[in-house]
Amino acid sequence: MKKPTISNVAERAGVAVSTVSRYLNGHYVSKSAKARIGDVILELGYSPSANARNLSLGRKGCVGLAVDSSLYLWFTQILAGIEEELSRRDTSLMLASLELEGRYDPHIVHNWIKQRRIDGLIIANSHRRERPLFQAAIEAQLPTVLVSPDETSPHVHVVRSDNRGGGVAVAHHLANLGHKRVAFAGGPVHSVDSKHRLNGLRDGLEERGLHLDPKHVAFCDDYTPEAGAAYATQFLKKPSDVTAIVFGNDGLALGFMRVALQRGLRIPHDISVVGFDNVPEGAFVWPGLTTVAQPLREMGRNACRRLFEAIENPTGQQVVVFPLELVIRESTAPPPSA
Amino acid sequence: MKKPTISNVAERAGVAVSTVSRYLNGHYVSKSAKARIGDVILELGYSPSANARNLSLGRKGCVGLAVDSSLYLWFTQILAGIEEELSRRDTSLMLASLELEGRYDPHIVHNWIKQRRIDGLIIANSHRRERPLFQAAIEAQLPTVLVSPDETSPHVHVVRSDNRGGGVAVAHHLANLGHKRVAFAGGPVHSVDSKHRLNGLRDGLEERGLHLDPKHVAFCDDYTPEAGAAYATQFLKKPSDVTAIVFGNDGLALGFMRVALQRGLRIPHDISVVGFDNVPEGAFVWPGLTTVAQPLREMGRNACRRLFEAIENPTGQQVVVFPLELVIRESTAPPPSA
DNA sequence: TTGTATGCGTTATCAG
DNA sequence: CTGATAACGCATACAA
Repeated sequence: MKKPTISNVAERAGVAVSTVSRYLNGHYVSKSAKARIGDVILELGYSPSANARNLSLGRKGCVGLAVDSSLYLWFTQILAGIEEELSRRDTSLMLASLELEGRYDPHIVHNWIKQRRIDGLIIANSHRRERPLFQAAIEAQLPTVLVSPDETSPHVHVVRSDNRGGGVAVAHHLANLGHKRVAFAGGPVHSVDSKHRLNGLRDGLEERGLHLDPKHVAFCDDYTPEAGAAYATQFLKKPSDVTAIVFGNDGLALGFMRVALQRGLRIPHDISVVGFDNVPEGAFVWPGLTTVAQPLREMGRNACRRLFEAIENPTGQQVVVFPLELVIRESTAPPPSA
Repeated sequence: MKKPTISNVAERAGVAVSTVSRYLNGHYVSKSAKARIGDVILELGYSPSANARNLSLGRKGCVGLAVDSSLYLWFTQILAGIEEELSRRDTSLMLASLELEGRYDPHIVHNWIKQRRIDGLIIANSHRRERPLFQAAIEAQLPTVLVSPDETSPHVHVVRSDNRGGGVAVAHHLANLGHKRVAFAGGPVHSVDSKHRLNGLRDGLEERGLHLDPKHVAFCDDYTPEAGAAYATQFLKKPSDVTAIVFGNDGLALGFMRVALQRGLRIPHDISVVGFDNVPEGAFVWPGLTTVAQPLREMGRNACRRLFEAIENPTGQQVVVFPLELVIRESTAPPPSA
């Protein structure tokens, strides 16, 4: 009833286990032995134990993926990219959320590292609080790649996107539409992504002779729709002359839109809204959300490929920056005055 | 530079490896030895290799989670529940999507089973095509639990929700509002979930003396917003007298709403819309989507707990059915005539 | 080309 | 209470 092992196969085929092992790994085996072993394997329905194989090989056969919360909208896209790349290799994916049930708890990932359960680690969207995590990884000589990190280290690889360029693109888009007074509502103040996006937006506006009033710059508690909704109620309390709002990500923008529409604001007629990331949800709400697309899937694949390179051939830090692309939908239009 | 092993610890502490092993597993060790070993472990920064441990124990230390696509809206909630439950145990989660890059390919999960990489398997939202998968699992004596499956088998555990009851609740809600002519647009025809929801809806309406016209029952290609949008364009082509549409899930409903709003239809003024699942997105669109909530997180946790019970103590099939709860938001209101 | 012996890092059995 | 020693299932020098 128990699963057959390599020695069962060897015995039944009348050869040594090492011969079967060679057969399995494509080394030299005589024609005749090859045939016999193949038959027995089929007959017994044998297939090697990944665990034992990895132990012997000194590898783990797994890479780890850590993320703040697997519920984050943009994460699923990154995940899909990683899965695609992984499906071609003999390596499995272990997943862990750092924040479950409301509290931050990285113990699972720390265990991965300490118990050497993984050959490499990907941290998606890592923040300052993840620093001890990748420090532990570095110390354990565990190849690591960070996706869109707030902080980094010379010993880890990084995959990020050209947030500043994206901000510039948004600025030009809005300027082309005729907007003069735009606002920015980012994620948490310490978020580097938001900072870069804001910088790009500001610079892009300046290029067009426009000025981003510091009074019109705000930061939300986090990147969730709820935070965007909170910003909206705040924003709508007092009359404002801004004609467009750029948000730090799509989640915030969507949260804002809900509340704004609920209060009777017309988007984009009364006010234009722009997000970042191009999560799928932005495409199936009405009005569709104009946003800046990160090639999330491709970034996930790249992170994974880079990780394998680092595993096979440890080397210095590499940083790859992906270009962003403006996706124009229905949430932006010329300002009311125009 | 290499990580310390148990024998390094034993040597340095002047004891046998077996003593260290006992120490690690909480078996009897003398005070003095305990102290010495503890010191050495700290000093060396030792921690046991999960891989070797599992090999020796004959377990894998991993459970597998397979899903059609990790991009599905409702899946992230299930995942969160599973992760919560798993974080309390010394077991990791391996994840795989069955459908990547547009084509169905379960080879990863089959490999998990054949290579005995996992102690148990959870298949989320399994369809007919997943049957070979859990058949393989059954054959390999691998404890398996299915979440909201279309098909099942007496050898696997099942976690599902009371879809029929949810349908009845929707029917009563709409009847209370005064709707007479409602339509139903489900997922794929073979989806058991949709079938049960439809049955509940029909029965619930009958209870109130209302009739669900077969002409007003349709099935979409899949459960995506795109399919909902396609249904909407079809639906809007010709004038209709239905005052409420119930969709097989939230994705379809959201897709419909986008197109309907785009075409100038007012929701819920002109037509009421109801979904199923209560995905987060339904709460942050405007109008908010009235839906039937599955306790997805709790279902995920339960699936995980059930899996561990099955691993520790293999037994016959168990089916647990979760109650559904109507979540009323802004997409439903009395019909125009009222 | 094939078999023997040894190692991978732990746990468990069984004497002492 | 503790220390050898045999598993766990496979890979790989090395010798034949």
